[in-house]
Amino acid sequence: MKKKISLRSIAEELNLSKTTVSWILSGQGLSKGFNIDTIKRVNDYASAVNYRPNQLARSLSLGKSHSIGLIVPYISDTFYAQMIEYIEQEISKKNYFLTICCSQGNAKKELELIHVLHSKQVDGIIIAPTDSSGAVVSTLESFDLPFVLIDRFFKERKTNYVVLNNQLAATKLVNQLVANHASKIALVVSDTYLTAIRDRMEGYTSGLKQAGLPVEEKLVISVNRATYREEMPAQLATFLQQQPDVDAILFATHYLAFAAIKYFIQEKIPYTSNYQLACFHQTEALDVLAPGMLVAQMPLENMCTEAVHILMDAITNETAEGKQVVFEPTILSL
Amino acid sequence: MKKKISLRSIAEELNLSKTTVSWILSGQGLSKGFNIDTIKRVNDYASAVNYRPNQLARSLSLGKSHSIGLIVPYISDTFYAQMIEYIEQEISKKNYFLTICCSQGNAKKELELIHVLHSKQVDGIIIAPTDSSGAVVSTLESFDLPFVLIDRFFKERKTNYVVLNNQLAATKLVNQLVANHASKIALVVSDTYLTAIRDRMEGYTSGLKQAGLPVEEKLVISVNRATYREEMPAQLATFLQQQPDVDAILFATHYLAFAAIKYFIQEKIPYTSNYQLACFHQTEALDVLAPGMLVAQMPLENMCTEAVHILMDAITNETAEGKQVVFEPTILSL
DNA sequence: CTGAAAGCGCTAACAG
DNA sequence: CTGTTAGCGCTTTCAG
Repeated sequence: MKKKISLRSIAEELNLSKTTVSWILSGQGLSKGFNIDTIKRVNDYASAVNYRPNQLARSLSLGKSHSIGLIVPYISDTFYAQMIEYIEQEISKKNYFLTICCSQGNAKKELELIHVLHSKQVDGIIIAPTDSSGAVVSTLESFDLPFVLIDRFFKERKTNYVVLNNQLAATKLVNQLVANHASKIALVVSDTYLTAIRDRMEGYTSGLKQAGLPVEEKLVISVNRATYREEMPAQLATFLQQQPDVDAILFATHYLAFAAIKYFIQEKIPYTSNYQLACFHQTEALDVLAPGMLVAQMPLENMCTEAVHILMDAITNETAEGKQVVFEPTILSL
Repeated sequence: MKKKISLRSIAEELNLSKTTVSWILSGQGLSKGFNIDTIKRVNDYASAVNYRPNQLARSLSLGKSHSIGLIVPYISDTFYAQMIEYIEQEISKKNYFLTICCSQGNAKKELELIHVLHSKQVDGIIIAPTDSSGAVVSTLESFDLPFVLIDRFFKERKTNYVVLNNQLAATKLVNQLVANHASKIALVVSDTYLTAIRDRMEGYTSGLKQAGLPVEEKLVISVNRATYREEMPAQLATFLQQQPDVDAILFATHYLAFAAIKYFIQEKIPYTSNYQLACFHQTEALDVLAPGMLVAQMPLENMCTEAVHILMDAITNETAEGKQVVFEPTILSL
């Protein structure tokens, strides 16, 4: 009843050789000059029994799997969830498949994932690296497997990457805050080991300098990504008590902004009037929670399609040069 | 320099046969009674060159890929994003891998995805089906590939599934609203072709009946999932104008609730005092936006681990019976 | 204790 | 126009 249907079984059924069937089903029937009847016979039979080649065998034979690996730190972070969706849409247009992995912000797990993806013979990898040592890049290079970094990268290394100009974005945000008459701007960050975050910090600093404002360590709140939900209220409370004249707050990420606003609401602090707020990456929740907030918007969809294109290029065209794309941020007011 | 390292290359290097190396590396060295030195030699060499077997070849040979397919309608919906993360966590514990696909709410694409996953030789599939015809199930059964439905299912068919008791949940919500003195309860739904939504509608109806309240068609607002963001404001506006004495609103999904609240805020409608609100599935945004809202919480993490267990069972134990798990909702007040 | 050889399902030179 | 054959990299039976 449920007999496996394979190239061989088709060939036997039709009294042809595997080769013939293979050629025809891969569309090379005409160019190889097969008998039109044979072609039709094979095609008809194949679609009648709904034949699909075993992709494992096919990939093994061809040496390419038509699948690409994607590694992100967290899947359920809306930012990465959107990223995944955009990438999967772009990639599926090219009939590629995505094997999605989640490093959970753990550099060791991430490295292991790279090894596994490699052993699964993915044709390429897109990764938003959690690792900050560069081990990820070295490993990937040693595999000589095409890859592109997205959202996070290593400045010194001439790999493929697609990122946001985080420094400029932060500076622009500060500029705008200052233009709106902010005079004491706090910064809330997490994961300070990430280049992306460091850049935002630097952008903040240079924004302050441009405005002639003092750069003070005590204006920076640093929390742990792993525990920010719990930490945020206490940290914010003591901070705002110690710095009562802060009139603007810049959040390095959307989830930090969200957590802070949650705290403000719980404490009934009129945050929209007390502070000028600014953050990175627009989300639906912030849209409604923080009207007037300044947002450095990244062109995520463009970044994703660009990343896919670069990867595809590197896959097809072995000798493709490392390509670095830096997107400029758009500043918008919610 | 970058010579491919394979079983064969190791064997040649060590002057052993592929077989020997294979046995040893798969951990059967001792039980097969290999020379302890040989074992050590092989293991040491393999880890020195960081050997990883080609999983494609391995899978082809073994007839199982150690990967399972996951199909969800949308990846960036927080609900499914969380689902994916939970499933990926559970599955990675068992050293399985996830191939995630996104049907985009398109039944045709979904069916195609099933075919592709099958041809990729996944060992099993977890799916939150978009299809309502049952074609998905029939196809899956014809492949005789283990699968489990999650979140959405087909009542009549005795497949594996893990779902929420949606009807009961809706009834409980209505009960609670009534207990809080609601007397005219509106219902907002989308995707009414889905069993899950239908069940929620029925639960709503029976809740009303239990309370002796009239069941009126005009109290039901139905929008399109594809366009709800645009539709919601207008629909809600005319509805509330026509039904000014509505004192409670039940949303069939978290995103509908969110969209409505967004509208309320924009229009400066004091929704928390004007209406009693209720919806399905807790989200971070609703937590802060709608204090006091009633939520039917699904034990998503449990559902996911359960789904994985059932699937694993079906994979290992060919003859496993269809297993149906219905989780009871918890009603909580934000 | 170790190796030869067949096979997983498909592709693609090379013959004829 | 069609078939033979080797091979992708690994597992596993069977023989020695």
